[in-house]
Amino acid sequence: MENLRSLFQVMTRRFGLLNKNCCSVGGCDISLIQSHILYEIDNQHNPSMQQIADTLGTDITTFSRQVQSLVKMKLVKKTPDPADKRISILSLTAEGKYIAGSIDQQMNSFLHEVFSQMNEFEKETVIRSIHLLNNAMAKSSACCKPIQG
Amino acid sequence: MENLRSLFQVMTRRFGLLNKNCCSVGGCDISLIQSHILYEIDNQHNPSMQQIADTLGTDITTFSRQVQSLVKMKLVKKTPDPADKRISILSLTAEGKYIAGSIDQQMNSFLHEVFSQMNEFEKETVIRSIHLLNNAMAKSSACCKPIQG
DNA sequence: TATAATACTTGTATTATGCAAGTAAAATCA
DNA sequence: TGATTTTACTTGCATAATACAAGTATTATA
Repeated sequence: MENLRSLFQVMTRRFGLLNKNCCSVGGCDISLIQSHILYEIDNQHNPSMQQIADTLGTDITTFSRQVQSLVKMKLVKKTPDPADKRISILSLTAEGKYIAGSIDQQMNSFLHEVFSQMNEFEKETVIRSIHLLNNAMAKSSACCKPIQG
Repeated sequence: MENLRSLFQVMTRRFGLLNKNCCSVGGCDISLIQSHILYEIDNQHNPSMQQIADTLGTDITTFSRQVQSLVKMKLVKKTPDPADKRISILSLTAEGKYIAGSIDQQMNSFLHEVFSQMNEFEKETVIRSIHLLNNAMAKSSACCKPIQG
């Protein structure tokens, strides 16, 4: 088999750059990490701080501060869990949802442009392949243990 | 079409974590960015500073300092270009090559473990798909302009 | 030959990072 | 039940990463 790593290196770097350039919405500048946090809060069900930090592989102390700045920006809300007062449940504010949705749209339109280079069969194959990959990675013991979603 | 972004978000995050945990070689701690730099220097032909910085989407000033620390660690060598004295050509030292090779091996063995979850047909499909993706991204105007490789 | 452009480097300020050590609440143990 | 441990987070601190502005030196262009 050819060098798998270089194949993935190129792909993920490109996607990373796409992500990097994609994160300002109407004057509101969002960093790459912040956009990941918004994305995860939006996609998990009533997530705690620890859950999102684990998903993103970020130290909880760093994450705590990142959330603090997102709260200051009024994009994220922290609600104490009534059942366990140690836990803070994270959610997006209306503005946070708007920003997250807007980033999602931009990313999807970029991706659609990328996919427009392919024919229907290729598109389907590629999408199915990424699903396969994600499932395989989820099962692997070598990596990705703390990651859901 | 389903939400492409979330598909890619999950995949690249997983690969990113793999990469993140993959970068220490026998006491020598290499950061994620440093491993990317080593990789690119190894894979491009007599690259200049500017070339690698562009490939990685890093500001040249940040990159300059990153290279300085890699030179201090004796992993990278800077050679002035005889034809244009402004340019520094980057190359790996013997130790740099060893480290880069070792990271490559680790990443590849992780990836092989991931791929071992699939049958032969699936493997081939996935690899072909990533090639397709990389080519499509390379052609896209939306992103990836400064990127080669 | 003067001017502009390129390839870097350095100064500085801001932000991101994570370890250590703290608090408060919940779970476990004895 | 009361003592100990574990969990979920926060804050202090030191270090590293980041990029803009301004610098130097070299090459290209007018």
